[in-house]
Order: sequence, then structure tokens, then C-alpha cells
Amino acid sequence: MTDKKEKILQAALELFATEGYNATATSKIAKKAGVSEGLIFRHFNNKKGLLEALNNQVEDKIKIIFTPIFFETNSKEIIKKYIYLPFDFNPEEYNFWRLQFMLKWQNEYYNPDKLEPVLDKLTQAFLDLKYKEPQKEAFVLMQIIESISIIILREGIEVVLPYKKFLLEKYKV
Amino acid sequence: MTDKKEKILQAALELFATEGYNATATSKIAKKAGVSEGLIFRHFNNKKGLLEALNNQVEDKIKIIFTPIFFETNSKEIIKKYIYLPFDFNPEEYNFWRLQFMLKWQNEYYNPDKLEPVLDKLTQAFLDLKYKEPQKEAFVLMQIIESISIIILREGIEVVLPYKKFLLEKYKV
DNA sequence: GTCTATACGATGATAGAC
DNA sequence: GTCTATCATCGTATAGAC
Repeated sequence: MTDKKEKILQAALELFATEGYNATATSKIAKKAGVSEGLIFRHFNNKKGLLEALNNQVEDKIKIIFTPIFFETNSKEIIKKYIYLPFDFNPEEYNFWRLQFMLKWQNEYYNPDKLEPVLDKLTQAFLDLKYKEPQKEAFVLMQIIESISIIILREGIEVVLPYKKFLLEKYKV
Repeated sequence: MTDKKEKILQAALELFATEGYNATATSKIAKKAGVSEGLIFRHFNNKKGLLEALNNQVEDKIKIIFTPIFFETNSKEIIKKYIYLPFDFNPEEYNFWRLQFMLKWQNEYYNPDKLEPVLDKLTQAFLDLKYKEPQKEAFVLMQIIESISIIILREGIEVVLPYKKFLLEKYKV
């Protein structure tokens, strides 16, 4: 990966994540990256190719972030670690997650199956903890954590910080 | 409100809600509405004016949908009615709600205060029902219901239908 | 109120030089 | 790999006729 190619990806990530994909002109990306506009098309064919390259990076990050949960065997720890997730986002990576949620909002890139292994893992944990409807509990918890993630990305972590303790207590983990 | 003006609003709503605001060209709206492109600007000044007109309609609908909850005095009924909300969306109005959630996603139009009265009402209900942290309970329930709303709008009601019963039982209402 | 015609800047993309 | 120059098209918006 050349230096300029990375600069383009970096600039595109920031602009896509904050202004939106359609609202971001390739000329703007080139300017921000300190690169000629033509170079974008050399490296990524077209604007969509640039988005896809970023999307792949995001998917890699998602895999990484969930790894510790998949290796956990203690049920309470699984739920605990899952609740911790959004509160442990690295601010430097906020734009990655912003892009992730933006893409989710655009039908084309939305893939519900992506999170199914997580749902399974949480379901197993709730089952082990004798919850009556483990699969539904897992699903609802995922919705809560996703909501909180979005709030953090949009408004910062302060607003929702108290919910970390609240959720840990609510689920007794 | 003239016939053509309404046709424009209708076409714009459908396109904005499905394709997105930026991705929708005024020419496309005009074509769908069976109207000249210039007429859009006569009636709404510019593209943004068109969005604002739709946004006002959405806000009116929001007020209407929450009215029965505000008039309810029985705490269990308040929570029950709130949980029912997304499951009672009229499919013909899906695009209204889609637009609402899309606008929420675009910083400019997002107003967190809009739902504060709802939060208050739910908080009172949870307080009355002796929940330890009524305000946080209310907030979390709102996140759950919002998530479910979004899923319904994106994938249809079937996927989340079982959660109606699940939530009613979870909150014992 | 509505339409046609059109201005005109912005945008995605290509060609060719270095 | 990278840049400059250039292009065709699109998108918003306006003017003027009816």
C-alpha cells in the first residue's frame, strides 16, 4: 500500500463518515488527501470502488473487536464483555464505526447475517444463565448495545456513560 | 394545497425515504410526480425547502402518534401502549417514518429534545411501578422500541413480531 | 399555477505526459 | 505511480411564456 493510496482512503473515510457518501465529491477527497483527483480512479476504478475498499477495512475491524468474546467461555463474562464494547471504542476509530452504521442504513451494503455469530454466542450465554427466552434476550441486548453505539458516535460517550453500570447491574454480570 | 403540489410532496417522500435525500435528483421527483421540474422550485424555492415541507408533515404525525400515550394515566397502560407503537405502524405511512429515521441520521435535522416528553412520561410510569432507576429504564426501553421500529421499516414486521409478546411479558404489562 | 427552455457550476471519469 | 488537462453529463435553479 503506497503512501498516497492510504492518504486517499483516510480522507475518504473521514468525509464519507461525516458528510455521507453521496454528498462527498471525489474532488473533495483528492483535495483533502493532497492528491490529484485522477489518482483516485487509478487506484480504485471509481467512487464506489473506494467505498468498497473502506467497507472491507471495516469488516476486518468488526472481526477483531468480537474476537475476545468468541474466545470467552464464561457466560457472565461473555455478556459483560459485550456490554463493554461500545464504551471501549477508540476515539481515533470512531469514523470506522460511523461508516459501518452509515452503510447499514443504505440497503445495498446491509447484511444482517454478519452479526449472527454474535447472536448465537449471546444466546448460548443467556441459555446457560437460565433465561426463559435466551434468543430473544440476546436480540434485545444487541439492539440496546447498537443504539448506545450510535449515540456514542453521534454525541460522544458522556451522555451514555451511566448506562454501562446500569446494564451490567440489570443483567447481573 | 393544489393537486400538483401534493403530487410533488408524495413523489419526493417516496424517493427521499428509499433512495436518500442527496441521491434523489429534482428531475427524478418531477418525473415521478408527472410535473415539470420548474414547478418544484416555484412551490418550494429549492430542494431543501421540499425536504423541510416533508419534515413538518412528519413532525405532525409524530405528535399524533404519541397523543394517546400522553393522555393515559395508568402506568402499565402507558408502557403497554408505547411498546405497541411500532407494531401498529400503518404500512401506507412507512415512508413517513423512514424519512424520520433517515433525517435523524443526518445531523442537521436531528433534535434529541423532540422525544424528551416521551422519556418523561415513561420515566414517571417506571417510577410509579417502583423500578429502581426509572429514568434509565425509560431510556433503554426507548432504544429498544426505536431499534424495532427501524427493523420493521427496513425488513418488514414479520421478523420482529414475536418481540411484541416478549416485551410485554418482560415489562409485565 | 404550470410548462419549456436554458444557464451554469459541480461531478465522475478519461487520456496522455512524466 | 502520479499529475495536468479535459470532457460529458448531471443537477440545481432561473426566466419567461401561457
